[in-house]
Amino acid sequence: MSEMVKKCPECGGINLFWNREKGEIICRDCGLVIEDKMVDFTQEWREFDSSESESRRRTGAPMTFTQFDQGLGTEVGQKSDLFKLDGADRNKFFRLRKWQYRISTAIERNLKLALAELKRVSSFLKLPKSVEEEAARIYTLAVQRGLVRGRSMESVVAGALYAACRRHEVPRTLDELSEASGIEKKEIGRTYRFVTRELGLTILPSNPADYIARFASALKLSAETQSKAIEILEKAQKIELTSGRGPTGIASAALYVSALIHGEKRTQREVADVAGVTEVTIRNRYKELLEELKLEKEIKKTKKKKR
DNA sequence: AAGACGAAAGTGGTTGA
DNA sequence: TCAACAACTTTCGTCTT
Repeated sequence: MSEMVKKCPECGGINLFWNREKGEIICRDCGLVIEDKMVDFTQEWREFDSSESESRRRTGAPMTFTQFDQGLGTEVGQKSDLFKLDGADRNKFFRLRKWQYRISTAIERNLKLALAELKRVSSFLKLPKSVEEEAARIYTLAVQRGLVRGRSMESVVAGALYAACRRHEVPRTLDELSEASGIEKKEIGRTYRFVTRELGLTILPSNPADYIARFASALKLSAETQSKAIEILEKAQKIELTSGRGPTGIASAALYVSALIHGEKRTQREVADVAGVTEVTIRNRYKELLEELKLEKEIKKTKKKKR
C-alpha cells in the first residue's frame, strides 16, 4: 500500500481531506487534488451508479466539498441530511455553513445559478452523474478562488465540465460542449486551461481510444470495426504516430481505415462530421497510418473478397 | 456526379529567445 | 513580449470510381 500523503506538495499545508468515494486526497488550503494512485474510473462510476445504498453515499461521515456545496446550492435535503450526522459532524456542518454564508451572499447566488446551468448542460450531453459532480466541485473551487471574475459564469461552467470529462476519461469534444452550452469553442478552451492551471488539476492527455466507441455508434459501425480501430490506435501509439496530433483526428482516421478493412465503408465526410474534424485532417492521418502500419494489404484483401 | 486527393493560404495556440 | 512554428482548417482544382 502506498504511504499516506502527509503534506500538500503544492502549498505544504497539512489540512488534507480524504474523499473515499473518489479515492482522492484534497488539500483544503489550496484545493489541490492529489491522486492516490489512479483508481480505475470505470469501476468507480459503476459503483456510483448502481446499487450501494444511496443514502449512505449522500450523507456518510466524510463531508465532501461537493456534497456540502450542493446542499447549499440546491437547498434540497439539508434538514434530512442533518439528522444522519452525529454531533461532531453536525457542528462542522453548521460551522462551515455559517462561514460560507458570511463570505458573501453573492457567491452563493452565483453558485446556485451556476449549478443549475451545469445540470442543464450535463443532461444535454448525457454525462454520467460522477462527471457532473466532479464538475460541480471544480466550479465551486473556482468560485472560492475568485477565478470567475472577468469571465462569464457559463463559460466557467463549460470549462469545468470539459475538465471533468477529461478526468473521467469520457471526453467530449470542445465542439459538443460548445453546442450544449452556447459558449464559443475558444472561450471554453481558454477558461478550461485557466481554471485547471490555477487549481493545479492534473489532466491526462486524452486518449484517442476514448472517442472510438462514441464515434462508431454514431456511424453505426460494427463491434469488430471498433476493436480493429482500437488495435490500430495501439499500434500507432507504439511508433509515436499520435503524439502532438489532435486525438479526435487520429481516432477518426483509425475508424475510417478500420471501416474500410471490414467493408463497412463510410465517406470521409461522414466520419469527419461526427468527429468534428475536417476531411483533410482525416486524410493526413489516414495517409500516415497506411504508410507506417502497412495496412494496404488488409484493405486490398477485403476488396478482393467483395468481388 | 460524388467522393477522394492534395496544394496553398489562413487561423489560433504554443514555445523559446 | 514577439516571432517562429506546428497542427488544423478552408478553399479550390484535379483525379478516380
